[in-house]
Amino acid sequence: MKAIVDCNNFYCSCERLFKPHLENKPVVVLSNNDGCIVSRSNEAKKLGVEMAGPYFLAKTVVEKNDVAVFSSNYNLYGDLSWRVMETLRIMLGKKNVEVYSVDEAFLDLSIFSKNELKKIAKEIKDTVELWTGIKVSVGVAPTKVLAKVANRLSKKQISKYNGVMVLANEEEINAALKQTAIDDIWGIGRQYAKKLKENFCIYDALQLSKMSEEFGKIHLGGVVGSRLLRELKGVTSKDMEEELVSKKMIATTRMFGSPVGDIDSIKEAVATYTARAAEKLRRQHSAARVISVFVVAKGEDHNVDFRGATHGDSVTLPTATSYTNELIKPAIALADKLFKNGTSYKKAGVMLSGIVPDNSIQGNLFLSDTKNCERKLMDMIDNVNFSQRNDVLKFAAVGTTRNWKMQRNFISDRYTTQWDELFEVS
DNA sequence: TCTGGGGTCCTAGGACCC
DNA sequence: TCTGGGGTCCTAGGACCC
Repeated sequence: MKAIVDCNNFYCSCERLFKPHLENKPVVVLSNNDGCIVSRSNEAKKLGVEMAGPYFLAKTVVEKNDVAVFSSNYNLYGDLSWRVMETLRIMLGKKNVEVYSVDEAFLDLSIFSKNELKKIAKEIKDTVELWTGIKVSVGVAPTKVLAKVANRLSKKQISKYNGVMVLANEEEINAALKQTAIDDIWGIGRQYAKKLKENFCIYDALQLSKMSEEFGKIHLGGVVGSRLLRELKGVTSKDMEEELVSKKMIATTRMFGSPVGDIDSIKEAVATYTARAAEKLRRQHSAARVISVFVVAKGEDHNVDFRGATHGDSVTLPTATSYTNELIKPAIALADKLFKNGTSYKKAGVMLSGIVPDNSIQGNLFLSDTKNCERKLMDMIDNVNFSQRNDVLKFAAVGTTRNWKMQRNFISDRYTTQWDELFEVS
């Protein structure tokens, strides 16, 4: 049996932890640049504040109801996330915990017998809440997809299940599937939901679970779909995954605080994002061979996700590297190439791919020993910046003006990771 | 004029997730 | 007027190889 532990309204809960007077009050957290709403407390949901909706559309409701608003504070959320995950690892052993996202983890509970599950799930929930102050919901079922179904219902009917739901037999599973709309299944997004409803008159998870694997394969994205069907039928098809698999793509992209029309600022932004991406690369001990840069012009057509059409290009380097200076040069050249005079831009991004472990970089006979010195330099920069948490050391290309910097008008303190912002009790 | 039967690698794009 | 920032997997199709 598997479980999924999910932190309730995670970012909002993090903010509330240090502002207890916001308990039972509506709270929202905004995305970078204060653009969208990415987390809502239950009270805010009840007011009709939409998830992932643009903040400016919700502003009236927010102001009228005195909703507390925060810019996202990833230092704080990252640290509290680590505490939650560490609690789970202590309770169940490292190898039985798969961290799925900042606020979710799958657990392998196969060591427990079926009649212990409810008790265990409750214990997990209570311990996490006691040790970290973050409220969680726990769903338990034979497969990951079914555990997600259980988790969702445990939250939806909180007064009945109190945040813990176990689906141990067919009867319980079918009852849960029946209460789950097709759109709410993990793995069914907008496109597939529409297709299932319009073409096949399938509206709930129970109906879908009765379809064949073949149906999934044909209509829901090939092997991905057949796996989903199997999981719904209670047959494990998504296994627990090992942790610390290195990423195959690393991206740093941002909207600008306000539109940018000069090439120097664009170059600074691209250099900054490159430096950040290179840091992520070194943190997982990798090197990248391909670097891509893209920009989005202001006023350009939006796609359905409002993410904008991009103009991008990439270069493949002679050898994979993780050195910031070697990545910044081609990145800036790409930015130069993409930039059109007279256009103003609202967003830019850098992506690194062709990623390999940095101890197995294809050797190049013509490279000198100075490489080793550079590695040491990078380590040193990373160490200083990490310990200071504030980019004390930077490359010149990154610039110092940052007039393109994003907006963060409602940021809270980094209560747990920054000495001068520690939470104080008087 | 006729034109095999395998492979591999890479890229672009579409779907999904939080 | 103002709409995030990451990631994943899979498939199809083209280039190229023997």
